[in-house]
Amino acid sequence: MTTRRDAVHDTLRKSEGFRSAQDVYAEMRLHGAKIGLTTVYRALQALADGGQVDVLRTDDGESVYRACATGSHHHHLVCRRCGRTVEVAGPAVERWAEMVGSEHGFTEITHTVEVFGTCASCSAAAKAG
Amino acid sequence: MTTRRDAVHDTLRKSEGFRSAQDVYAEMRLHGAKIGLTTVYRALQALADGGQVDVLRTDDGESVYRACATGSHHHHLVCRRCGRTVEVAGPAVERWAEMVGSEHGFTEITHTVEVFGTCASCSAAAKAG
DNA sequence: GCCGAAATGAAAACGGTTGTCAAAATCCGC
DNA sequence: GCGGATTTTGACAACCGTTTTCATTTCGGC
Repeated sequence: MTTRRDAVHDTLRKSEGFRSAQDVYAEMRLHGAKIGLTTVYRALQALADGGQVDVLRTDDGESVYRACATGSHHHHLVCRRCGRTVEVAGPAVERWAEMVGSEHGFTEITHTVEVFGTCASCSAAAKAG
Repeated sequence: MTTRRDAVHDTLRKSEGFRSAQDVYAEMRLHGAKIGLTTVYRALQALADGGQVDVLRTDDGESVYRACATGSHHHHLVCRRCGRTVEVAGPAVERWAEMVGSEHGFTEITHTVEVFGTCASCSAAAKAG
């Protein structure tokens, strides 16, 4: 039965950025869904396993998820103030990762890249404040 | 007083790869050090703030630390089987991160890059097994 | 030695995540 | 449709790394 899993996926699709499991759970409850936190966690894990969602860890160790239309590989540029997220492709980085890996005899290379910064509006706000 | 902090730093230096806070704590106790877990955490945070140690999050949300000779920026190539770690420099990646950030109007750009793979001996072992 | 400030550490609190287990839903053969 | 096996669900508790609390200890200056 994937009804609940689909519901979780839908909720994630409606969201713009990354959402934590607890966020997703809270939102689903708000919309009247009868679902438990446990099931949300399980659904998210299943979706992540199946490559239907991106997962990443925030600096404080929370897992955040994001619906991902295609399985295409990309990275994220995240504003450290407002959390705004931009997807960025980095073929150069992909190649670099492969290269440094194979240079050292590593195989089956994967990599995680997260770029953090302060976005234009937030840095403007910071200067103003 | 940085006595404890130095002790933590020393312990980390004696270790080869990344160690968790609890690891460091356990090891220090083994060696007879009278130190509390709280202090280890505080020391590690202070060292990380000062750039004397690298910090990264494992996939299960644990923070791991590693003594870092210089404050120079580098990344890590980690074997997903044995945990062996190689420090790699990636000027190309640094420039790429800066570029994608500024392209989108972001400032104060930082980034995290971790490359995972299976190291030569582990992949050999896998084929053998 | 004495005082205030900073550091320390034991224990409790915290928070996200995972496990437990009984109840409910679903599937299957009939 | 029906009974039983199987899977899914979710409330709750356990878990675990981390952080906070707060009383105690230590340090620096006098």
